Amino acid sequence: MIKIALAEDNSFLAQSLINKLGLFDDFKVKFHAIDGEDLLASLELNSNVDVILMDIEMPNLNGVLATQEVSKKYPHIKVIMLTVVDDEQSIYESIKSGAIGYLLKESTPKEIFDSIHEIMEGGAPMSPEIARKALRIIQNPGGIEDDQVDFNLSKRENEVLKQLCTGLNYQQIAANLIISPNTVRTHIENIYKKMEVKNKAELVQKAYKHRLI
Amino acid sequence: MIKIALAEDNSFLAQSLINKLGLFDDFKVKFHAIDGEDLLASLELNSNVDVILMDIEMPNLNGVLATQEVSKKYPHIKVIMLTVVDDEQSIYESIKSGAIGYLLKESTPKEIFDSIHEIMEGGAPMSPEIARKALRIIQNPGGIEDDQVDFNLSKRENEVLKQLCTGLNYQQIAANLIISPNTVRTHIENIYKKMEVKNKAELVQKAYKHRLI
DNA sequence: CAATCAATAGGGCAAATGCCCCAAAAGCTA
DNA sequence: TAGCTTTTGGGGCATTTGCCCTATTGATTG
Repeated sequence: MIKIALAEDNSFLAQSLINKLGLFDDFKVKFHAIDGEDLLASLELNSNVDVILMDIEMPNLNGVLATQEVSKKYPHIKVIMLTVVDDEQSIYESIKSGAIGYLLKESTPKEIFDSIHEIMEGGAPMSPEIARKALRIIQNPGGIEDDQVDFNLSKRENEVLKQLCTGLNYQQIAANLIISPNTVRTHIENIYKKMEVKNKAELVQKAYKHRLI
Repeated sequence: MIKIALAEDNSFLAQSLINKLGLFDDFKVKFHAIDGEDLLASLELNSNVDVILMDIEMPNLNGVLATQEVSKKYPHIKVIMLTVVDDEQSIYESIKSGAIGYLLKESTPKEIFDSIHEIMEGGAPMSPEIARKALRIIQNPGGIEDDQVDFNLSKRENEVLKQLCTGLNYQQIAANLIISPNTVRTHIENIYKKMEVKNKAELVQKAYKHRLI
């Protein structure tokens, strides 16, 4: 039984989707959120969900931002973005935010069925055209303007970052850079603030994603 | 003028490719290497090349290993892999090694022309079918066989790894997977042993390097 | 010259981590 | 069935981390 949540502000479209999903025995719609905030609140209560069908345009918190939150906080949940248009910008934003599927709202029940099963088996359901665009985006982050985020790290902070990412602890980094562990700690705190992370794992991940190392 | 190098052991196919490329004015074939080693030797003398069309199967040093070397030593050079088959394993290996394009050997001159121009403009030329597979590979590394074999992580351990890499702590991971924090701790200890690391930062780094996430 | 920033360093403290120990249920397999 | 792995769960404990706080020195820069 695949547990599905729905985030869609248009109640007509939501009901249509629920009806389509209801045609299949192995789908269970756990809940239906009316916007991004509602979705996050609902997940806070119960995050035992496999797949979220997420409208890209919603009031309060849109699909892209909501997906960001979901994939950060509940990485086990797979997000399929719902949209009426398949423009490159939307695809780009969706993929960046962590969505792994992309469906047009007028999809047939069978297409939805296939997509959800594909995603549960580890696939990335999207049309070949969208896949092509997505791949280009993923493989060529240099071509995307806002991916080249500058965190404004100082020279020393970059050195500390590099060492931190190899798994060294404060003492070892201090020894390598011939400074005090307390200084290392200060540097790391500043790096955390600049890069908006709050622990090592997140930092290393972000550093790799943005090709800082 | 786009500078192209060719790495292809089959002289008949090589000549065919050179002929196809010769149809276009803005392509200049700088040299033709007969295997991976020959390619690296040639690049040692002259690395002023924009694109390498690389056969995936070559004696001495195959296309995947040669691409690894090239993208490590000459990151400005873009590699397009040539193949007769488009099996998932080949695509996976190519992407891992740093190739950003993937062409079937029977491609028409126009397809080759388009691909080379696309790669020069920052695209990732490949057929939609290949793009789909590649995307699945990139976005869902857990689905790739030999990644799991690498460190022999179990299914559950892979799930924990994924969550850990996003920066979640034991409690949050436990909540997401609906298990006890103690179990999460046990899993992580086992992952550490299997992957031969001793803290989160090292783990995240290794996971990224081996494209486990 | 004053202001800002980078780099240095320290204290305190709660929380998280890493590393031992152990054990049991479930599942597969030879 | 016996033996293996996986998944689950727990206790204890030293160390590390993350996050507050303050503070000095030197360089840059308007």
